[in-house]
Amino acid sequence: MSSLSPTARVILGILKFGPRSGYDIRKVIEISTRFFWGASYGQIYPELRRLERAGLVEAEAHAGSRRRRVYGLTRDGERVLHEWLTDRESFTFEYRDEWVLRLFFGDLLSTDDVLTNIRAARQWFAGAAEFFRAEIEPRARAGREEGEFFPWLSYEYGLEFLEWAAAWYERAERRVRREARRRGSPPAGSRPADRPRDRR
Amino acid sequence: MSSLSPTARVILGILKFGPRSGYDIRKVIEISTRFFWGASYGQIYPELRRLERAGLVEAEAHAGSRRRRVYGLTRDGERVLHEWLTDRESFTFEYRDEWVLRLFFGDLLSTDDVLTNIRAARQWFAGAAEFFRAEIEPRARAGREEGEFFPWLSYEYGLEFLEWAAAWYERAERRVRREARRRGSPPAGSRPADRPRDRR
DNA sequence: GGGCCCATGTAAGTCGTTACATGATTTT
DNA sequence: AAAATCATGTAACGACTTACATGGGCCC
Repeated sequence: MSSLSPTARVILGILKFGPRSGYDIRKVIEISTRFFWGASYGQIYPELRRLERAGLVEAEAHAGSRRRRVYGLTRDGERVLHEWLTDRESFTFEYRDEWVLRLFFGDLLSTDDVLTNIRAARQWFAGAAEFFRAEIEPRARAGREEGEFFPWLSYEYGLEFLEWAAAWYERAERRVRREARRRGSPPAGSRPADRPRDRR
Repeated sequence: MSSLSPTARVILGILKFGPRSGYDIRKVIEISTRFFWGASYGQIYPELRRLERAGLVEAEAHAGSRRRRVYGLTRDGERVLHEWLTDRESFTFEYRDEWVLRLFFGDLLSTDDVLTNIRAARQWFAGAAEFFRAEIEPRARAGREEGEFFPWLSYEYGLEFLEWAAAWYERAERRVRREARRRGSPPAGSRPADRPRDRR
């Protein structure tokens, strides 16, 4: 029913682990969910106030002089979070990838330009995987040792996806080279790739 | 320089294959790029007018009585398209996946609920792969036989990704079961999963 | 004192989805 | 004649990014 906004879903989940300020939430997102579920401050602060008005979170009193609003889940917040986590209806899946879009238009480019793009894509994914190993893995591993199994598992999903993509582009490079040879050597004739047809 | 909007990138690429109306463009997107680069009509028509004002596309005269504006690339449009296709700066990559977000919060759920989610995810990816084989593959294959190699290649990227994800969730199911046994059987003690700690 | 991080927010602009509106033409 | 599809668009809303603004506290 209540249909949480995208940002609300990750906020409620994080708050279930314990009270947090908007700033804390942002920090947690930046080293964990942002790779598959981002949220920027521009969203976090207004969303926290909306959730407060809706009675799903509440600001707790806090000691200390520094300005700081620490939120915790209410009973309603816990209920709504659990409903969402076990909901079988909603399954946002969005994928937007400029490397694939450029690859899709590969027939409009020279083989060399396509190969340059493919190598750039492979390097980008390999670099992202490297970043994961260096920056995300230690934190996920630490959490795991304290009993949090699933952040670790989703870290592995991310890493293995990046490695899969890098390997895919490596294979693609070989395939494109082979295809270029196939088109380049045969007795000429029928080379539709130079000037794409006008087909409607 | 000109920094094309996301929707402009796919529009210019499609128009390079020949003049199209907004409606034609939408149809092409719906069976090809929408899986990695969507664009809805709400965007296509206004964007075409923006591109026309910018001098990158122009409406051609058309025969026939039906109202219809068919656009083609101008010289400038071709130049800007080629610049984007070989640009090494821009590389939008966005991934938002509610299955992974739910998995990330798996420590907040019972093992049964987590396993149900994992099975749902696997089935969703397997179903999507099935849809790809049935609906997208024939068209991509037909294009390939007419000399368009790269739409076919990006179709394969999509299909193989979906199959990879389905297989990943199959493995994840086994891993979660094993982890649950590991936690369930030992002499009790230290079971942090029931009530997540308050760690700040 | 200066620099950095903590901390909360606002504003502007872009982007995207969805639903609605309209009407012509083709197919059944 | 009715239904489906062709075809173009608008309006409203929701979501997201980025840059800006502000100020406190901590450490060197």
